[in-house]
Amino acid sequence: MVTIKDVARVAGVSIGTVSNVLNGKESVRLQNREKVYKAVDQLGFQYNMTASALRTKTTKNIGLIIPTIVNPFYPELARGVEDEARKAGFTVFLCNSDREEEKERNYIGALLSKGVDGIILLKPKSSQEELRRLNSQIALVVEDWDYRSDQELMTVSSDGYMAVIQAMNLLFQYKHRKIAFISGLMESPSGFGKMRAYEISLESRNISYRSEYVAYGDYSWKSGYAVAKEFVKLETVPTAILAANDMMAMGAMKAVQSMGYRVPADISVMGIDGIEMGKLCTPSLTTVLQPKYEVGVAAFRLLGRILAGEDIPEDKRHIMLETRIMERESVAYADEGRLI
Amino acid sequence: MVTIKDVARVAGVSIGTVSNVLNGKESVRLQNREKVYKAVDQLGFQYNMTASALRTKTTKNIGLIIPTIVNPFYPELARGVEDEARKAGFTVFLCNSDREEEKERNYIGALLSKGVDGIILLKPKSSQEELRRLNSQIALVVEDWDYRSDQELMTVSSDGYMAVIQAMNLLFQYKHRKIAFISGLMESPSGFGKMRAYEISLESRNISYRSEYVAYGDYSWKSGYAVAKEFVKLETVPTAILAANDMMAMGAMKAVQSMGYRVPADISVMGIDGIEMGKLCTPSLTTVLQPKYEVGVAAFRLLGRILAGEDIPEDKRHIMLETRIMERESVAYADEGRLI
DNA sequence: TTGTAAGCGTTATCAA
DNA sequence: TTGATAACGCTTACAA
Repeated sequence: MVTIKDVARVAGVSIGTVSNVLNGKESVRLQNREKVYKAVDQLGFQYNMTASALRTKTTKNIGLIIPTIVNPFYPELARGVEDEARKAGFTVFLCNSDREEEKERNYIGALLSKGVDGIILLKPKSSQEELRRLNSQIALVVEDWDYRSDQELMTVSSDGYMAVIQAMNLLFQYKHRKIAFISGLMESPSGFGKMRAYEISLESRNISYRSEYVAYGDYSWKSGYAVAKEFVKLETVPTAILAANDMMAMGAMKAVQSMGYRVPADISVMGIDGIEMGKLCTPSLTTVLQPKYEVGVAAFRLLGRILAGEDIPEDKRHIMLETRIMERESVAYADEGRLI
Repeated sequence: MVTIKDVARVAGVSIGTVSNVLNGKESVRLQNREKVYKAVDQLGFQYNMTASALRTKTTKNIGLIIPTIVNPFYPELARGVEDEARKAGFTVFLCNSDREEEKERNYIGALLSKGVDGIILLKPKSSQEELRRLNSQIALVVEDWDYRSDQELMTVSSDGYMAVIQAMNLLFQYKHRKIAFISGLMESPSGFGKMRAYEISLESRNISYRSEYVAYGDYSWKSGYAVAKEFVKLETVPTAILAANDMMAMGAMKAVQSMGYRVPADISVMGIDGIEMGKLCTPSLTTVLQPKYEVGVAAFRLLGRILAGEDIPEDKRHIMLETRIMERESVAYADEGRLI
């Protein structure tokens, strides 16, 4: 293995000088700088970050823990993290927790052992207690976490509550009043927030809440499919179905169609996320765009600032990104050509 | 920072003993073993893999370079790699090359610097020359690479050639003879193989090749969309469209529908890949299942064996996984209720 | 079975 | 501006 020692020998300078050149320090005479580069080329020297990491205690690696890779939402978000990380010279370990607390914990331990400089944790399953402890030993940014419960934690989210408000407003605009809701898991702030927003929206229009119009899925399209079938079997069939994410919405759309109803002529279906795939179903899915990629970018930027030693003022510790309606084809007026 | 030195002090043993305990060496007396574990707990000791890596020259990290995260094909494959890697105690750096040679090269360099033990490279853009050199300095497994050009390289693939043969046979079975083909990029063995298989299939049925029935996409649904529109504008509209991957097929389906034709009643559309999303379009996409996850698993297993120092015999260096037809709703008989 | 000490490839301090 | 040298936290002979 070629080390800076070899480079130093060949270049005829000290290893300190080589190290300085490699780290872009200004203090090296041009002449020596060139000698070093020449030797590097000549020897095919490969810089060893492991050694550097041991000495400097920084690996330029970060860990990114995502709940699942099955929902394209997370790869898109991960992409934002990765792109931004690369710009800053960081490499990312991508880990799937499968929404399991145990796996999440294991990965955190592994990442800590690997000496990552920071961790970005999406939709954490760990307890507040654990996260707080983790936060005290490593730079941490958490997504979809209720920052009001812990001001210390750095958080990034897109506004699930507002997303549902926007979605409901669109549905109201299209004259829907019988709106069913496929909620996600009641384990995250966004899960709760969306549910709450659904209730509030109904209230604001004086529409009474019907428990048979609410069901819970696990964010998979299959759960959306199963649950939507039940909605359609109801005595008073809803005229619109809103799902907490696009995957469930697409499942619901399939279910509605499989039961012989048309989307959106008979039943409108709407999702939340704005994944690319929503454009490919028929009809294409009307949804609320969550800035996934941007959440990833923001998460890394925040982490980067922590790593740079910046003290983030209280009011900058919690980033919330806006969502916006993305109207496509799956929502139509409630009273248009209805079979029901 | 708590080191094994501290653990040794607290446990009242030597650091060598601590190291042995931590590495599960049998040679330590039970009594000491327990003392060490107690001290580890008491001190909240975090094992430092960086130090270990420097000494042992193995990081238990691998790099996985994928062409894109936009096509769910690759996340699914990546998942196979990750799961299998985790079982073996490895962590994976996931990198997106965006199908750009430059980016791929950069990532390879970064991974090398990070001291990964091995690299899995999907759909490489690098030259054979470069890959050969890379292979000589690090454990390497390459996907979608023509192993006949270089027996040394370890390769894993799913059989694109056979996939198209199977797809064409299905279409023939459904009485199609006017079959258009959306080819992928002619840069990879699978790209070439699929094209070749299309030609051979036609030949075997004595159907003459029409150049206007062949177009090239870049694997994105948009390219499939654009290209399919041209097919539909042709004087003799094809009765079936086969795309080299599911994303393009789904785009093609959208295009066909947007031009007022029904799928599959007027035009059948078929893809290759078997991505989960194919179930969610309407009609659901008939396709050829490529064992993505299994390719990932196989790739890591092969890499793992190289890392374990096994000498892989020539005939085990090239793994090719079988594909199979996954019939869904987008292919029907050529002469059924046709408008054209 | 255990302890001691050299060394992995860098960085950083200090003196020159 | 440079060179020499002691760390960094672990593993691994080798000696005890």
